Amino acid sequence: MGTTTAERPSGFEHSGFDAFNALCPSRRLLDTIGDKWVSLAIVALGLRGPLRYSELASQIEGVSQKMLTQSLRKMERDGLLIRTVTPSVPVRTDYELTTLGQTLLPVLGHLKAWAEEHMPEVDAARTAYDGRP
Amino acid sequence: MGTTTAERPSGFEHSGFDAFNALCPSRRLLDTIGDKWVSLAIVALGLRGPLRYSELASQIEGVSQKMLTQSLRKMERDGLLIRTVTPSVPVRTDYELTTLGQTLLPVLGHLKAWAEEHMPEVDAARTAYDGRP
DNA sequence: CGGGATCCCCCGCGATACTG
DNA sequence: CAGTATCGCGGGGGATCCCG
Repeated sequence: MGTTTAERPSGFEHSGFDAFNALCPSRRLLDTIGDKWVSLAIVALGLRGPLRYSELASQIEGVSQKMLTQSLRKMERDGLLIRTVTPSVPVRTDYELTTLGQTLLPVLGHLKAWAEEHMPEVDAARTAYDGRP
Repeated sequence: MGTTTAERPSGFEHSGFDAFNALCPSRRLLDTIGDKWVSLAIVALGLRGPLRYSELASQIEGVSQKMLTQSLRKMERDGLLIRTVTPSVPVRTDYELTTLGQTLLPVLGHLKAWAEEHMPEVDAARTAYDGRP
């Protein structure tokens, strides 16, 4: 590694974009929202506002308790959500998106828009690819 | 932060969006571009036009031959790129984005924009989180 | 040159049990 | 209720060899 990254024509590269570098911000963003539970939690919190742990667990179907906690911790560390523990009996924990976390909703909205518009083409391509001799 | 009832995240309020369903188009899109090598290949091909296998391999630093081939096959199956084999000696294989594949570039551009704008905040949040007692 | 086939290792993730 | 701790496995992915 450490070899030259070939020169690239203009378009993406302005402002020093280098997706080929693992430390690139774009790559790190994909590492975050590419995590299915993270993106699902963001959408859930964005749609329904603050949620308790058990509410998130029930809304995000199929997530294990381990993965949910792990994802929420990662998001908290990244400043995407705030975790509020109420030391009552029993304990109550609420999660809500930060302002930063909310700015991810339009980004996910763009993904959604592309998916709804072009996924049929993807499905058609797959069918054609799989069904060919 | 309060519950700003008037505002809801754009793009999520209608059309029966159900990101909690694994079959949801949005989830499947994330499964695709969430793959680091897939997104890197899209950007590389988008920036530099058609590329040979070896050119892709050298530009996408750190990718193994197995993963590159596997990713390219997946993209071809999804109709994102076209694979052209020239049966010369030695063999020559070119990859280029389809029109469908090119429509993903703006989507990745949005990711890039968010990352460049907000990643410093994420870094700051991480530092604060990691350095706290 | 562009891969397919194989081996193998690592760890992500689920399941389970326990605690404040 | 909302976690932490521990074990176990399945498969994702790298390394290697080989072929058209």
